[in-house]
Amino acid sequence: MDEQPRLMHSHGVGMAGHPGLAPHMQDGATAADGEARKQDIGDILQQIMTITDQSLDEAQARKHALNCHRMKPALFNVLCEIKEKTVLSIRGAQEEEPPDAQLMRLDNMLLAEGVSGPEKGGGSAAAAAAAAAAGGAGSDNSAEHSDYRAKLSQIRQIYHTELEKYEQACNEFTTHVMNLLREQSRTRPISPKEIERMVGIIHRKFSSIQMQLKQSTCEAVMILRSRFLDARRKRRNFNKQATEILNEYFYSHLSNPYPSEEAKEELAKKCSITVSQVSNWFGNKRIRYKKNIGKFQEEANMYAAKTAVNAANASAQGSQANSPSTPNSAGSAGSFNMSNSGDLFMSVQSLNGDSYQGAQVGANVQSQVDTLRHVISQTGGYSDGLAASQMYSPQGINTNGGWQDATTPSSVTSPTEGPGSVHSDTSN
DNA sequence: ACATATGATTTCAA
DNA sequence: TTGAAATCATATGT
Repeated sequence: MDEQPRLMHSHGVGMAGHPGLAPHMQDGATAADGEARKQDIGDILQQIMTITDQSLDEAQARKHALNCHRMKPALFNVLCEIKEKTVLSIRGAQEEEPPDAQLMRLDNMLLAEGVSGPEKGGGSAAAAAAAAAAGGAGSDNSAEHSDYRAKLSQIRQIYHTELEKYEQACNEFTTHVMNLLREQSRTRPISPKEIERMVGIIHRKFSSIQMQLKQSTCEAVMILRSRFLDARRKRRNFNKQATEILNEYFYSHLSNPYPSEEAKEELAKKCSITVSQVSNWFGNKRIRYKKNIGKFQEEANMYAAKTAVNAANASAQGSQANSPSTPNSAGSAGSFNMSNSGDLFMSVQSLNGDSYQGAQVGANVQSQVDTLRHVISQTGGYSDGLAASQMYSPQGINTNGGWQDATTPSSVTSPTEGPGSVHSDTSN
C-alpha cells in the first residue's frame, strides 16, 4: 500500500523530468554512445534512490499535481479501454453461466422440505408444541412426527443462521472491495465496469459456498427423513378400530376378499390409513389366512357373528333391504383362491394330492356355519329370519367357484384341528 | 430373552 | 398393475 504512491511518483518523475528520454534512446542506438545511456539510467536510479528522501509533503504535492493533470481522465479512459479489451474480455467470456441446475434442485428440495420456505411459527419448540396440540386425536402420528419436526426445524435454524452469516460476510467483503477499488481508481485505471465485475466474482464465490451449505443441509434432511419417516423401520400397528373394520370386511367377504378400488378407498378412509395400506393388509391377511386357516378359526367365527348381528340390527331397524354385506356373504362359503366355478365338488376331490386345502376349508366353513347358527340363535328372537337367510346361502350359492367350498363339509372335523395338519410339507 | 404378531417390502408371474 | 409368496424389521406379549 505504501509503495503505490512512491512507484507512481518515480514514474512521474521519470516522465516529467526527462521528456526526451525516448528520442535520446533512439539516438543512442545509432550513435553508440552508451555513455549517455548509462548516464540516463544512472539518473533514474538516482532519482529512485532519493525518493525515500523526499519529504512526504513534496510527494503528496506531486501526486496531487499528477491527479489534477487535465489529461489524466483521458489517459485513464484509454487505459481502461485497453484493459477491457485484453484481460477483462477473456475473463468475461467465461462468466454469465445460467443458473446452475444443481443449485436449482437443491433450492427446490429445501423449499419442499420447508427448510428454506417462509418462517412459520417460530423455533423448534413452537413447532413441536403445535404438533402436539394439533394432533390430539391422531396421537400416534403426531407424536411420531413431532420429534421429526423438531429436528427439522433445528436444521432449518442452523441453515438460516449460516445463510445469514454468509450473506453478511459477502456484503461486508463486497463493500470493502468496492471501496478499495474506488479508492484505487484514482491512481489506477479501474473502470466502474471492472468493479462491477469484481463484485460479480465475489458473489459467485460466496454463492458456491452457499451451495455447499445447501447441499449439506439437504443431506441432513435426507438422513433425518430416512431415519424418521421410513415406515418400515418405524412400523406402527393399526389401532384396534381399524383392524376391526378391516377384519369385518375380510370375513364378511371371505368368498372374495378382494376389495375393489372404491371399497379400498372407503376402508382407508374409515380406518384413517392409506389405500396402499389397505392393500397391504388384505394381501397379508389373505396369505396368512390361507396358510393357516385353523389359527384364524376363532377370529372368523367372531367376525361372522358380529356381521350377522350387525346385519340383523340393520335389517331389524330398516325395512328388509339387505345390508350390503349380506348378499355377498352368501359367498362366505364361496371362493377365494379357487379357480373353477362349476363343479366344486369334483375339483376338490380331484386334487387328491393337494386336497388339504379343500378339506380344511370345508371344515372351516362348516364350523363357521355352525358357530354362526349358534351365535345367531343366541342373539335373540329377531335373528330367526336372518339365520335362515344366512344359512341358505352357503349351501345354495356356489355360483362363483370357491376356494372354500360349501359343498364339501361332509366331515366336520373340529376346527381345533390345528395348524399342524395344514401343510403337508411340514410333515415331510 | 424369546416367540409370535404384524405392517411393509421385494420378487415373481400373469 | 395386481396379487401371491417370501422375507424383513419392528411391535407386542410372555
